Amino acid sequence: MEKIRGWEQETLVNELHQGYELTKQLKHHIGPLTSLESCEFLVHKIISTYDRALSILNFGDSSAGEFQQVAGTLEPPQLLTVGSPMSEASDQCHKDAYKKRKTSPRWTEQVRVYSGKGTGDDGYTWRKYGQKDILGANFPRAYYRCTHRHVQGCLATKQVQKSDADPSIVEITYRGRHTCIQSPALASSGKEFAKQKKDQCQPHLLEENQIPLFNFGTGFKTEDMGIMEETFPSFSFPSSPSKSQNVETISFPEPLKEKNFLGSDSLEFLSLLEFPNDNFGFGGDLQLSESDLSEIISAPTSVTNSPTGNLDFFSLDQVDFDPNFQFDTSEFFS
DNA sequence: CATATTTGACCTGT
DNA sequence: ACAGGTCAAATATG
Repeated sequence: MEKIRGWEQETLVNELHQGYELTKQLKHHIGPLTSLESCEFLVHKIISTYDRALSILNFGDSSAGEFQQVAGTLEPPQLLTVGSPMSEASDQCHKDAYKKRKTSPRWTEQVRVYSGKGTGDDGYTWRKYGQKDILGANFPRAYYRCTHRHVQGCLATKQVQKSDADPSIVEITYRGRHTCIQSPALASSGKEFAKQKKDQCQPHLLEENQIPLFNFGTGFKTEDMGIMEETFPSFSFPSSPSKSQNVETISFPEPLKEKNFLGSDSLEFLSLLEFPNDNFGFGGDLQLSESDLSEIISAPTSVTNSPTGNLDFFSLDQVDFDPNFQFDTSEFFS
């Protein structure tokens, strides 16, 4: 809309600038030492960048739901494109927490999973609360909510479902942001790390600079799902105005999701890939554009209460990764 | 014993 | 009425 005009403009510039930089990088990678993965990754990012820029131009709002990541931008074995429409508005006006909660921002990411382990380790602890057979889907959809839902009032939830097309791929749809503090201690120092059975969290993620969990980079897709109202239960959050909901899509190779080097969480790792250098400014913009930012901001106490899901965005700006990092790591793509 | 998962019932939006 | 999402009692796990 026009609510963030200035911001949009800035975003636009950032996007274009990013595209420019990425293209330059790509140029350098095109050569004898070229790494196919690197190039693909860059292309992927470039496309995403322009998609976002175009989305702003076309929709006046970076909601750009229509822009989907180009499939096959990256090798099939590694990355997949996403694009989950999603259409639900869970308004639970009963029992406890679901008073008048509208929909929350959602974003989907697809993860390739080998040996059916995973539901995706994303640095947070989840508790499964349901499973449903979905019409037309070959595999049931599992529902998870943040373990700290009741204790800290964290409303983050996620849905995990195997892909019909490729069972080795798991689609994870996140909804709502974490407002909880996922203490590293709670994660029992990487014990669960090994047993991904319950898709536990990796402490390091939080320890390190609050790397954005919701940092979508590789071709994410944003869809404006309309107004949504995030309610922060009982918490200290004064009020959480409404914002637009969105779906973000990420694609990345499962191998990355698992234990990879640095002992860092996969997503964290991804974030590094996504916004290696000066793209962070934009990275944030993405969120900002959507509502996420407003959401985050709308929760002042977040600073004290939930460093996890909130600060991460801001931390982006401070993080300064080595641009080359992504390329080194790109090897993991194959 | 505490906590997590399973699973059928229930609720809500379409 | 149907499909998706959530609840909550029963059950499993450590």
